[in-house]
Amino acid sequence: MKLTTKGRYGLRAVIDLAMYAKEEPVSLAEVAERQSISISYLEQLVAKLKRAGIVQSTRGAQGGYSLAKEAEEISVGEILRALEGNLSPVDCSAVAGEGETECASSDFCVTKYVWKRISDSINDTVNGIFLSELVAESEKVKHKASVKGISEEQVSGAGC
Amino acid sequence: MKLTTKGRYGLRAVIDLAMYAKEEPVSLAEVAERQSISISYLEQLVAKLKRAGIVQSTRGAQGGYSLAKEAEEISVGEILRALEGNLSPVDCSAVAGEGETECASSDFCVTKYVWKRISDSINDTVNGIFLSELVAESEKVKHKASVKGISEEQVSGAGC
DNA sequence: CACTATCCCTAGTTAATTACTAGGAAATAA
DNA sequence: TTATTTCCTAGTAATTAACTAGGGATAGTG
Repeated sequence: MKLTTKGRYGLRAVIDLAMYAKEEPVSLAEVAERQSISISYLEQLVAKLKRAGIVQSTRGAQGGYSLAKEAEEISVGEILRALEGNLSPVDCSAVAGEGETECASSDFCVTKYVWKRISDSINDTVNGIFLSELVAESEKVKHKASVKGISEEQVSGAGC
Repeated sequence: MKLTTKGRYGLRAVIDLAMYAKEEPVSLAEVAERQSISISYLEQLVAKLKRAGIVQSTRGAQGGYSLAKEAEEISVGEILRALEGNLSPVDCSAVAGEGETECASSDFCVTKYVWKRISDSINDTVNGIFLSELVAESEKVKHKASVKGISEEQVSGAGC
């Protein structure tokens, strides 16, 4: 029941864009540096986010990425599903929905109720958290740290 | 964010015991047969359940396993944590609690709030489902199937 | 008492997945 | 035209999951 680095790094990357790509797009090199993630791995994560319509890109020199919509309109659920696939604890169409293999014996399956409730609770939770909240929290933490004389670098790069 | 076969098989095994080990202990060979799980793999799962105080064993011929307490007192949360370890989406003490490596930069970590909320929602959900409910559901399904002339074998062995 | 059915324990193996790295093509601002 | 960027695919190393194998300990049964 663990998220992979895709979800963990990817969410941090989106927060980074929300914080730093407000005016102009930010290059992945910059995000990678701040978040201590390799550029080429980050490229793959961001590609998923782009396909999902969460970020947009500008090619060429001075290009980079920025959010494709307002931070208030982007839920953590969207982000994590783009990166991790569905957030269901099992691959079973009776639980996760389309695109999954249906158990042969789904009619008699009792555990599916358990998996469905877990799946729903995870999705409800992440659908109810918006990027804007994380950005606000991030600004707060950043401000507190700067008062204490802690470098912005150290704060921006923090994350599990 | 997927459960492993430990959690999936293990929960089915516990339900099986709840259904079939009411009077006398049931051997793993029997459970393995009904649930289509190899005996030796099942042994490892049941060992975890025993260590967690969920099932109890009787050694020797005519021995086997049965529940260590009433089905009403066993939550799905207990079972899954015994089999899978903590159900947190990340290994981070700020989220999952004891026994996990603390992030160096936990103070500035913003994503931990997300992981904590996911973790709590999963745990709250599974802590609120009790084995007795699954047994009741199972009995219902079994009854319905028998009316339709479907073999008990087919029903007991169902599961994602 | 021997036999057989059971739990109990550990180590090894294979397959799948994760977490990357590498390399180059296409686009675009300066 | 060149440097900087995104874009795309393939390959690889490390880790984890999902078992299999084998033997020891215990206890009821003939």
